[in-house]
Amino acid sequence: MEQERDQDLCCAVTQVHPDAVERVRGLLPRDETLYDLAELFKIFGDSTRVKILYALLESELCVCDIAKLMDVSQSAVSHQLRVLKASKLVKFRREGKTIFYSLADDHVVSILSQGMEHIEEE
Amino acid sequence: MEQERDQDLCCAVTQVHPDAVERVRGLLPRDETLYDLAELFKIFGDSTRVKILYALLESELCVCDIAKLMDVSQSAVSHQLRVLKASKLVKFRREGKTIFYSLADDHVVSILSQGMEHIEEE
DNA sequence: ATAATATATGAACAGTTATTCATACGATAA
DNA sequence: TTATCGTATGAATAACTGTTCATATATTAT
Repeated sequence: MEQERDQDLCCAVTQVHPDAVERVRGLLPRDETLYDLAELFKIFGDSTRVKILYALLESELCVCDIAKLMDVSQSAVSHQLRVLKASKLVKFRREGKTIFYSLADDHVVSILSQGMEHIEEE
Repeated sequence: MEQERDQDLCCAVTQVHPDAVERVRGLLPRDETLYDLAELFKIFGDSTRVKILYALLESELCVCDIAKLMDVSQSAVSHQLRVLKASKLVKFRREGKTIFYSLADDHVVSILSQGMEHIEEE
């Protein structure tokens, strides 16, 4: 007799650990939450943005400063600041024609620190 | 007279804040470090991987368990576990044909927690 | 040996994303 | 007003990434 295809016959039913699976299923955050969490980390997953965040960690800076500092075009910086703004990771204030950006809150610092600890070890 | 193009004339030299830029430049981590950090966060920036990590946070699980739990193909899970393994975020042990995965260290938990705090606020 | 099962992996395709370029917007100064 | 400067943004392109499919590997059982 043919094995039934299509469905997830990744392994025989007998071998799996349904108790553990069920228990964990009940403990997992909602899919939407996990999706949002991934979206947040995606922001940190770009070296340009990480560098911007590290720079702002030291000092409030205008778009132009950031571009000079990083040797990246003003446009690229602006685009990335837009992303960071949308995720509420940075805030800004206007002073004439200049706009100064700074970190929005301490979670940014914590997240960066934890990540740094991981890559620095070993 | 023509303005010189090509270079980053994102803003006139007089308007920028060279003191702040220079100070921050000296304080920034090395480019390579920032790149590695972004690479790490990139791993967390995918909902499938985040979900796997959250599942492993509760219990050691085999590939098949994870696939069933998440309703994702075994192949997709395997591919992602490969990524997580490469970044030393998960470890594994073999038991016959089955391979059990678990979290590699506590940084994973810290990073996830900090991210979760950020999205839960407001 | 062969078969069956759990996992891994290469190739291909679709979807996403970061940069560049050109241009627009907004504020200040003349 | 017009000009200038700092910033923002839409479109286009190139590079990257996650899934699927097919298949390979590794372990155990017969």
